[in-house]
Amino acid sequence: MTSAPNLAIFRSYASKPNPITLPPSILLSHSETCLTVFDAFPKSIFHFLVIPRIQPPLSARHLTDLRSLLRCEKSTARKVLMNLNEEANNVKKMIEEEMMKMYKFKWEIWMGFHPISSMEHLHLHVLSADLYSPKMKSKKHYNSFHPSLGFFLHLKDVLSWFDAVPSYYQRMIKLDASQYQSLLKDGDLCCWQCDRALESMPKLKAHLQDEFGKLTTREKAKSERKRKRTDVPVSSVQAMVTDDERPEKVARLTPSRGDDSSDPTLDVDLLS
Amino acid sequence: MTSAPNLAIFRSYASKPNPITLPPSILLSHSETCLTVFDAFPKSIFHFLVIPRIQPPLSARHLTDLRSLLRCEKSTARKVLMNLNEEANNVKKMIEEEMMKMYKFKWEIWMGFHPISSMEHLHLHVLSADLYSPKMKSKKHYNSFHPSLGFFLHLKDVLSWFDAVPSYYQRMIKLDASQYQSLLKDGDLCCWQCDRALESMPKLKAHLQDEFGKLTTREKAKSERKRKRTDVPVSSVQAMVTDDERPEKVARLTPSRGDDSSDPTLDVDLLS
DNA sequence: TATTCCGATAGTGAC
DNA sequence: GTCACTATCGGAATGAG
Repeated sequence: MTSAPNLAIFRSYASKPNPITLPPSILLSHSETCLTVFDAFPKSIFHFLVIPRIQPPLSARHLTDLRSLLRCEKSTARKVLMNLNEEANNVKKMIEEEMMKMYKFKWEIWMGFHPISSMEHLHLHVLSADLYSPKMKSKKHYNSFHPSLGFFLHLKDVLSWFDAVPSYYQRMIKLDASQYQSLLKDGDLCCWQCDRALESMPKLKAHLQDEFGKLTTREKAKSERKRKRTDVPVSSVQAMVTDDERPEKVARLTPSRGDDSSDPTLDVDLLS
Repeated sequence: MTSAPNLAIFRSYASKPNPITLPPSILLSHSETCLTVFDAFPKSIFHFLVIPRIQPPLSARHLTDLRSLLRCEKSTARKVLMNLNEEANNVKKMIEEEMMKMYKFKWEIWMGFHPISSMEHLHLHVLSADLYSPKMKSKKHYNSFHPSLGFFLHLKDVLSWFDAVPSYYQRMIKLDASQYQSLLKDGDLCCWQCDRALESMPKLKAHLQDEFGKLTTREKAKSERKRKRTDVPVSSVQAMVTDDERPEKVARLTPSRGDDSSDPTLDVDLLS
């Protein structure tokens, strides 16, 4: 049984007068102007979508996607992006707190848009920099989040267009679909960290798992050195906490387990 | 573990001074000039390969495939084909006897060549006109045996080239590979009996099973009418024979069971 | 046009 | 560039005296 896709589901969220009516399994947080939902198919360990609420002076059609927003009056568009940025920064802080609770270290977080989307309402991706997830299945998935391929448009870059000369602004907001599409299909599968080309998705996923494993090893060594310097031992009680005993709150920001279970484990035990 | 392909295995059979050294699971019969083996991957209920033995004046390279044979001196080539034809007619009789034992009726038998082959020795396909087999898996398989698509070259047609005007003979024996290749890939999946196009191999296979079921139904009705006319009842003893009790000889010409078992059953019970 | 295995690719259906 | 399912297509390996 597959759940029915609803390409306008974000629009229905964005039009809710009271976002809190959304279940906590969908809604993470909201502000006057935005709401943040869990990505139903997270492509990283942490993956959220920040969505602009439908409010005057903008209607749903202005917020269909990034291109439609960027065709609005410039200061209006910028205001929407700034609101998304503010909410995304709050989400970033929540993720970083959770990273510390779950993994004992933080790593980078990306914020950005897809220039083309099947979902019919603008959404800003906020995701941890790992691309390590059971839901990462296709080349299209991967390349759409690769941080330097060109398809993933970092929010700070989009905002920088507004401060550039008008001709540059005009050129960038075109967002020609065909050029972006070719990025997803024609590009190789290159590790976003070491730039090595992988021959297939299974090999890429194994490599990403390996890279994340190395990250945890590095960070563990780093905190070990710090512990020795400061002579403050890690609490042995906290270190012994198991999955079963861990408070519910701890895993609240990470994907629920259970499906795609044959994929590589996303396990905190990589730390130990 | 996959069995090792040996693209020259037929050549090794063809060079044996005494074919009877081949195990009965491989060799069906032989003559002075030919031998007949079971097709290891039968694409019909009955499927054999008649192979010319390597004998003077021809060497292995003359018998690599149909094209190399047809580049030999014309009367020599014709002689090889006539020898294959004679052996194939004997095989046809054996199949028809087995059809009567197993199915209580006979159906058409095709004899023909593939203009392109991976196996490195000429082989004449002799197979029952059903294309109903668990080993029939791909479009390429199917179209290579479709009796009117053009890839399957009926022996009688090839022999007819020899009696045509020389210009026609010269044109036909070219056997241009690229043209024949496109037949397999570009053609639709059309039922060879009713010419209906099927959308996929699974649907084609279901249709072929249905067609064979209808054939058995027709033939059963026909023999029933005949029984009434002649008033000679079918032996109830023979009608009650089960798979377990059936003498070994009965199933000797049909594929062994056991692999590809999830495919549609090839069962005599279609008759009952 | 040997098979089989693996993986990428293409089309569809979902309400 | 929604997912998930089915099927097709495409390359590479296969063996080993």
